[in-house]
Amino acid sequence: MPVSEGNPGEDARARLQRLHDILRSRICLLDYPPGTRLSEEPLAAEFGTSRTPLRRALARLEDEGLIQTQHGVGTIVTDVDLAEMGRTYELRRELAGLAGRLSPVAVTPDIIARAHRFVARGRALARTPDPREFARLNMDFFHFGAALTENEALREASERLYYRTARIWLKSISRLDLGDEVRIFLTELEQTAAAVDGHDLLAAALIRQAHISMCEARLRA
Amino acid sequence: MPVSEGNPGEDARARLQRLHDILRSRICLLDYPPGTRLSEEPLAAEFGTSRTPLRRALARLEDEGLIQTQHGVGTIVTDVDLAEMGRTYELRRELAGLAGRLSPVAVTPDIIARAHRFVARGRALARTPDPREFARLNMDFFHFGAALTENEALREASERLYYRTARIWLKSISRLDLGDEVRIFLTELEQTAAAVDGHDLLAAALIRQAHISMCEARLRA
DNA sequence: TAGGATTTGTGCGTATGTATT
DNA sequence: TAATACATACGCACAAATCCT
Repeated sequence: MPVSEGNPGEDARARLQRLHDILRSRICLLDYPPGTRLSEEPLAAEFGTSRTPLRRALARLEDEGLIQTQHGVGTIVTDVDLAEMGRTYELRRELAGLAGRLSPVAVTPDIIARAHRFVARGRALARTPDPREFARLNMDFFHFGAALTENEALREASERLYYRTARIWLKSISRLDLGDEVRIFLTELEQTAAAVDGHDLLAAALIRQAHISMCEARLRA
Repeated sequence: MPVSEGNPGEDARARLQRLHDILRSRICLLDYPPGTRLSEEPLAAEFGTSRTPLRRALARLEDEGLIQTQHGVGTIVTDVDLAEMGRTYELRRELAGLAGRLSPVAVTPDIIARAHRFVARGRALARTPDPREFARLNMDFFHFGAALTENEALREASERLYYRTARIWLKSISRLDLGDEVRIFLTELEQTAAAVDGHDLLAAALIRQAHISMCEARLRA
């Protein structure tokens, strides 16, 4: 997925969003594993800008805790220690539950269709497990879940927390059994689709809450 | 509180934090009411820096939703519409409750002393009500409450939400009866101090939760 | 220990967008 | 409609900090 050229006619805000999202994805898919040094000049060259707009994107990533810059040293992708991860997972779990109670959206045929498409993607993944594809599906499914509440503040907070811990999860996948994890995740997708079929977003939220809790327990082991 | 000169020997990170916190306070204490245009050059001059570090602070404030910059127009302090405020308050209420359940700190004599100092400040305020002093006390008390959980992610999320809605509250104070509001707040301070006396941070969190809920109802009226 | 190489931080001139006359 | 004023966005050159030899 080369991004070597700029996007002519692109607004400054849109470009910031684009650079930020691309870099965040790379960090959370472990293209840039924790400890990686990101250099401003090469990145700016890749995106076809000068350092200034790139630094604006890095600034946001630093405020989100994904990188850390140090004068004279460089920009380093952060790691997350186990204790902080536990606290963050706790909060993620609670926020997932809130999504079912605070301003759930009306369930439309489109939402139901999307839920079933996730099941299809999960089944395909179960046939040929792949860590990166797993991570991508997990990320897409997170965004699907976030879209089930109309509470924008809740969505924003959940997203911040998700991206704060996503790479820890992917890093640990290699320690766990990939096939098992895929099967467990497929179960979550199927349960969620069933809940959405019944227009029951509270149930969908509780399912997610339960799986976040169990996932954190497996990571801790 | 003039901040007209730089702070020699200050780290870049420390300065960013300082500029950000000062500007955030001014926005939330309505020194810069919604709609105010902040100009980079005068602000940079006031803080004794060039525009570059100042813009770094403005970038963070924009990511937090407190200001909005538009190329060729200026940097404008945002307002919050009633609908968004309701959603944000809902979430703040829930997070306040979580603070009592997720990793509450151990209650120390220092914490108890601080709780009672808030009661004293509240009583002083009740004798001579003043909107700005009220807002300042409210802000300080928020930080006290946030410090009652060890869950850093929870603290961070709560802080973001607090500063997102704080100015709406202060703006509405003029519509409400200042004396009434001060008395209600004093009650919250006293109840909280009693809960802290009993080492019961769950109770303290529930009290806060209840008051956030009631405050939002009064604002909506 | 010293000095050079490398990296991020800063300051400023200019480009670009917007509103007003 | 065009011109002018003024704001933020950008790019570059240089300063400052750190690391390695």
